Amino acid sequence: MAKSKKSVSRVTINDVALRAGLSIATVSRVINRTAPVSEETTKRVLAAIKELDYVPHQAARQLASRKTSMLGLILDEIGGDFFSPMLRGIEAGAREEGYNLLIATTQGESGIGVIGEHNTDGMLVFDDCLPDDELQRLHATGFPVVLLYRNPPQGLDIPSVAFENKNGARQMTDHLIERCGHSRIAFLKGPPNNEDARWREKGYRESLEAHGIPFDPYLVAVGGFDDHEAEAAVERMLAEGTQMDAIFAGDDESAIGAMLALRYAGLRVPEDIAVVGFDDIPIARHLTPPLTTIRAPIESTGYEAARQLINLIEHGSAEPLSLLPTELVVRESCGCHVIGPDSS
Amino acid sequence: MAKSKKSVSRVTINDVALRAGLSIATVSRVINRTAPVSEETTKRVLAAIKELDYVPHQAARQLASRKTSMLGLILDEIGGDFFSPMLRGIEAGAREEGYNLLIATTQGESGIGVIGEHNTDGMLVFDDCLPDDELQRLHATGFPVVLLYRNPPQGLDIPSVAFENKNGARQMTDHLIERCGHSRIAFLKGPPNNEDARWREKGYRESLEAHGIPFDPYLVAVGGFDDHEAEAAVERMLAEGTQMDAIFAGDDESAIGAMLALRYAGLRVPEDIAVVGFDDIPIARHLTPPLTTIRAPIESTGYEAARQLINLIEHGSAEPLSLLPTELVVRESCGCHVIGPDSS
DNA sequence: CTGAAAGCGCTTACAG
DNA sequence: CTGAAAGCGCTTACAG
Repeated sequence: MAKSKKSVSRVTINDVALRAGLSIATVSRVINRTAPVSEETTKRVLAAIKELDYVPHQAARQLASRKTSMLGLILDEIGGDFFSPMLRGIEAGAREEGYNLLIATTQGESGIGVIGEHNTDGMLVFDDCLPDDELQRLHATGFPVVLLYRNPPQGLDIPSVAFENKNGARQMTDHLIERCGHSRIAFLKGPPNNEDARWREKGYRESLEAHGIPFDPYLVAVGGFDDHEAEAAVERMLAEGTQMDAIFAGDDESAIGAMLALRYAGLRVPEDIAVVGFDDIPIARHLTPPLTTIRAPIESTGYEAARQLINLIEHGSAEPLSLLPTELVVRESCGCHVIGPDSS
Repeated sequence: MAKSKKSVSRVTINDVALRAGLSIATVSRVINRTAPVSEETTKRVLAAIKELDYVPHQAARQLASRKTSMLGLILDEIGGDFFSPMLRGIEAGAREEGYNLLIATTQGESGIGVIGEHNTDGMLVFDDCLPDDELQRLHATGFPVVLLYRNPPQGLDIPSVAFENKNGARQMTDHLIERCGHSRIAFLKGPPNNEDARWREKGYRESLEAHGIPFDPYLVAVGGFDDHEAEAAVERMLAEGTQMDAIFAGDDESAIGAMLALRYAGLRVPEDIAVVGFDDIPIARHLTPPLTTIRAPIESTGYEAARQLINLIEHGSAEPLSLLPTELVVRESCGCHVIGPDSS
């Protein structure tokens, strides 16, 4: 076992003041630029800080200033295709403004507990990892909260950040119709109570309507944002003899399932039936054929959420709803492959 | 813009003491179970806490107890296939012992800065995101540090946690020889100065030797842990007429490149040449054919690192080197597919 | 078992 | 521009 000697007494603001021959108040002022200090004095303080290798103790600072400079992120669990890019965005947004990040997972348990007023200045709530009533209680406290990928419970004016699900689906359907020349486009819905799913379907319908294509309920099935469920759904449609020239899967996972069902049925993608998805998960480009999909701006959304939360903390206000734009990524599965920077 | 009212005065340990008709010392004692308190008193305190919805302020606690209960994680950037599982493991290990996690990215910049003695009790250093001399300085302070996937600079007894690169490669090569019946096994090395790469090659060689297969330098090329580089390398070997019945790619990325090169050359995997990788990245199972590879215990490694760091913090000692075992995942690309729980 | 008091290392009115 | 002092909300010897 490797031994580690206990660190010796920490160097404090007092040591710096002593060394510089000044008061701790002055040292604090040059560190925080919180009041004018003469150039000469500033220099002496800075020199002392460097000589002593002084770093202000966070807890003391937090206690005295009543500010933690910490943002909390609460989510159900670490992992999934969303997590990394989202965290990267949040971290960037936080760091830019001098905030640190505290992460807590609920993991099925209902409680908040580990994150709150006692250790953060505000908190980001991902998806629906918190029941409405807890959110309500939290919001009632006046504690700054921003929602990520989740609509606020009705009546509560909690700022919310997400991306353009409806427009994205609209973009994709437009593409399928206008560029690929499809008109019998099946749609694989997400889970029944899923917000994203609803908006995506709405975008699909809007596009159809805008192009004068009548909505056909036989072309819609539940893919459940799940490859197996989607596979079964497509199998069923095929068995029922549904005519279609393209399948717009509600997300990439279900697109994978759809492609599998088609392959088993001896159908080629995209020659016989095109398949497209939504999200642009990492493996989308590695599928055979590479999947045309809608890129969700996950990282930017995280970044924006951090910014909104910081606004709320520092100025008491934030945009009620921020919706970031999506991007169409044309690869091969839609049958009209165009070479371009987006395609890789 | 949504407005948020400032939170009213926080409820403190004082309020609890007042309400319970006791001293704050006693309240502190029941909260921390740090000294015996009569049952009756305990009940009163607990009741007061619940009634007032009291949560101890972390900063005050940290300041008074000289303990932050925070672990720092420093890495170059958020993302990649390692990040999520590693973080999940670390977070679990930290949470179990009542620690929170602070994450900081270096992003090319050399400094530590945001994480240190001033806001954490110890720190996990991922890979080589910190130059040797900074590590040395840190360690000299006596500040608890544990290395993740990185050997300590020579002479420094900094605990290190990683997984069994050599044994993993050995396992895989054994499998290729014993189960799949291959003997002319090419090896795609990682980058020249990469620790992991070196150990994996060592494992490959050991297996060869153990099976009495002479080492053939023509069968070894640099794949660089990169798909493009690996693709080029395999192309070259093919062009040179190198005879081989399997390619052991140093990691899954290079396995992807190898498979691509083979496909372009009109060779079938695994019928003509088997291809296997190392790491078991998420897309490995989605490749065509699904990739046989070595599963790296990323999550457990993160968990173990957190545990070691906490040991170091609380007891002043930790294992100098923890190496977690890998697992062989047989899928189809090695040509001897076996049905089993590991294969999905 | 319980309390009074010092102290953790800062920030921030309040004076000057 | 600078300093003395109070106070942030806890923990922990020290007494009793």
